[in-house]
Amino acid sequence: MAKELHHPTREQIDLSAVLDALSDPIRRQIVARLRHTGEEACSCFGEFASKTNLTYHAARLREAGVTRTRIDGPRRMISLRAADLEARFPGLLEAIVAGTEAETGRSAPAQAEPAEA
Amino acid sequence: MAKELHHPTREQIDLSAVLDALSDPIRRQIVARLRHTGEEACSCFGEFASKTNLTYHAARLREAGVTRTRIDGPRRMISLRAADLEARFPGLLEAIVAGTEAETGRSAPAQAEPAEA
DNA sequence: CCATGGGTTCAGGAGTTGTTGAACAATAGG
DNA sequence: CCTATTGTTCAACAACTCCTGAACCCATGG
Repeated sequence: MAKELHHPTREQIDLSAVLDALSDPIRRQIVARLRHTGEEACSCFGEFASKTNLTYHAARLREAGVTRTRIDGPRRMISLRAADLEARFPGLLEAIVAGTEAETGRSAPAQAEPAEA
Repeated sequence: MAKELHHPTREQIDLSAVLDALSDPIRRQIVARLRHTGEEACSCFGEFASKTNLTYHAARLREAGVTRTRIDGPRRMISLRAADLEARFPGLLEAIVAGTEAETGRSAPAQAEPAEA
């Protein structure tokens, strides 16, 4: 398992891949949370999807260049490549995270939409 | 053909749908061009895809709330819903258009990255 | 040694996407 | 009327997406 995981370089990060990766609500939730926590293990996102599925989504984010995955013993620690994304597509990550938090309620887990007009 | 085309209201615009719509390079090129020209007919994008295909992509953009389609005689005039997008997801459209132009070279067809500061 | 917690890999399935060609519809001009 | 321009609808297709269960690997700790 000590295989090196593939990550695109900063220059290789492709806009289509990033938008595709972030068009999925589950992946966007993961990203939004990493924004606050900095780094987390895969297992911390068990609320969003099954273990198998999480591997899939994590790979999707990693291959798009959105996250970096570091191997730490038996765990995979995931973090945001915020600086790389900001350098390549300024303002993009922030706009998407803000939009995600606005839609999901930002801190409330349920949908407590205050019924906007 | 004088059917009314469906457009989501500003509040109905969904982030997943927008990102999904803009994850396609063809649709992003259309959007990037509308950014400069304001309003154009479907046929003006014939360089990007076939007629049939253009109908598909235009519908995708429209249904996501990214563009508005106005019927003008035999033509369909497409324009960006920039204000609606900006109100809903501030900075998003600008970041994506900028990234698109950086990748496509904005005027050069090939990849001649002049390494702007 | 065996078990456990943390992740992966594989095969498969239901659904979606991007694309095409053929046929059609609607508006406008001779 | 006939024709051209502009765009739609439909059926089909290969490829991909998201998700699942079963099996597996790998590091640690009794």
